[in-house]
Amino acid sequence: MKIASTSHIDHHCNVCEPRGGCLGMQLLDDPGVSKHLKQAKRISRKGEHVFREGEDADAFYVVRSGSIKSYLVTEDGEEQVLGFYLPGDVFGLDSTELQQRMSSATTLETTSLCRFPHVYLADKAQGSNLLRITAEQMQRDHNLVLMLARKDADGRIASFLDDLACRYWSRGYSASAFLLSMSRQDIGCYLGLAVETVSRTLTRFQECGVLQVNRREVEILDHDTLRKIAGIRLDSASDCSKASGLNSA
Amino acid sequence: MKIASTSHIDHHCNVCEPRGGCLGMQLLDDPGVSKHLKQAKRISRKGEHVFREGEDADAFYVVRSGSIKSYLVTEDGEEQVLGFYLPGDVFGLDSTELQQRMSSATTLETTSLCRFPHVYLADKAQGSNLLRITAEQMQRDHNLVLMLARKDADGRIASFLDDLACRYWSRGYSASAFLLSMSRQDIGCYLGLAVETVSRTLTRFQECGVLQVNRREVEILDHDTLRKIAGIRLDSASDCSKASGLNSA
DNA sequence: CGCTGAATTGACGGCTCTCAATGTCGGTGG
DNA sequence: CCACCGACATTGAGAGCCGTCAATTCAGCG
Repeated sequence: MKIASTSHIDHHCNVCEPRGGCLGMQLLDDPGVSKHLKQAKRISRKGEHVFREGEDADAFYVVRSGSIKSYLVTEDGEEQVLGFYLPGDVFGLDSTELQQRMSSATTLETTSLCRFPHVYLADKAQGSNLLRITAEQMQRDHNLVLMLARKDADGRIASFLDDLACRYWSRGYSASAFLLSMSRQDIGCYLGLAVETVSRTLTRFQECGVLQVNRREVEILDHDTLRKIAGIRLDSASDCSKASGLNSA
Repeated sequence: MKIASTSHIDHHCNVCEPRGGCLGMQLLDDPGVSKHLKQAKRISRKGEHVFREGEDADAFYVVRSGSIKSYLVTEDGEEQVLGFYLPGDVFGLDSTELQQRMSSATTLETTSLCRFPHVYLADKAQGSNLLRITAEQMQRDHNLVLMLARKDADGRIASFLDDLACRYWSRGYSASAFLLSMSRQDIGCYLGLAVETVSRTLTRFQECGVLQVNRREVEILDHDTLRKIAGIRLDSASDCSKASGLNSA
């Protein structure tokens, strides 16, 4: 049994075998296109970027050898890793054609990649806007991951409420007052928090005048502060932090 | 401005307008198929399941009114919410055709849905196995969410190592010994833990004889225990918990 | 009116973060 | 060859957030 180091390069690529054969052959049976694909193989040294957040998403990739780190940069400049990709793994699909990258990808070592430009897939794989919808879903998943990994209870609750408000707003409803259709239990389960923490946090937000809560009824009184809490705050607190909260008692 | 309650029913459905018009019309321009689609509109009362994990995934859905909760059931029987869906949202795409549902979906209130059977999309939206790949990616995202929301540091590290081992194994490498291509910083960033916590946890695992660590080199000595730690454990501990750990000092 | 389930509130303990110092490895220059 | 340096990793001490347990309140309902 060989020891995994992910760093050697196969000239006879077989990383796609577990998937049922070379992905390039599956997606691109046009010989001319396959030629393009072969030219699209590239090798990067450690620490180089495959793509960065915000760039145009014109392709996705398969790792031939080496390894890849996918990550986001949070508002405070810290990075949030979304996943690691080993030989045979597909990455870059979270942003489909005509979109901008919603994450960055960089090499962890010398890495060989197979590049699949979206434009060459147009005939066989154009899933109307289905792929766009799945990308939206992944966007959400990434946001959730980011919340769970980087935000404290205050940040998660604030983000959750702000997200709900935005989604209602985009549908023509009020962004300030709405009814929660889910229980505290569900919210806690979603945000990785105990029910009691959800309840306590909502109460504290109310005491600070950020919002008004009564059972399932929510009214957001101070969107700006709510959004400030939702952002990752380190020392920028003193807005509505736990230390205070008794100034209205 | 109307107050959002997500509970009223639009007979003239317009929830897809933000997306550029009725999704059914976009995907199914065959009148006969559109007829099928209309028949597929359904109303569910609060607490009813749209689908359950493990069922055949033969369709996805759009929320017309009401709201949906998507969730997983963890090994210890608790549920982990993955997301909430409001009118206009698409859900059920995380499992593509010919697959089994990898999550469950239930209504939070009386809810009206539009159902899109995969079989009717075959002509226009059959993205070869692209959708399957995106579903795999979502599967991973869900696993990450589940880790971040439900597992402590031990469980996350153990899950992380077990996942790496399995992925190397499936590629023909040793599942017991491998080199980490990512730094402690990256691991912590991925698992939502501080670097120090990652380091301390690895050291403790080594002290318990579960694995051998030296910088980037990892050798798993006791896969069973590692997997036991990776599973959510409440009182089933005493394997390698923090209380002990000094028995080899 | 009493029951049931959801929600709130309080006390306590533990896990993990932060801050800080030390140790280790690889590279660089004298 | 060796000293130095920077990046990465380990280890320790203290504090704080949040989960757990438990009691109470409240809304809905027969």
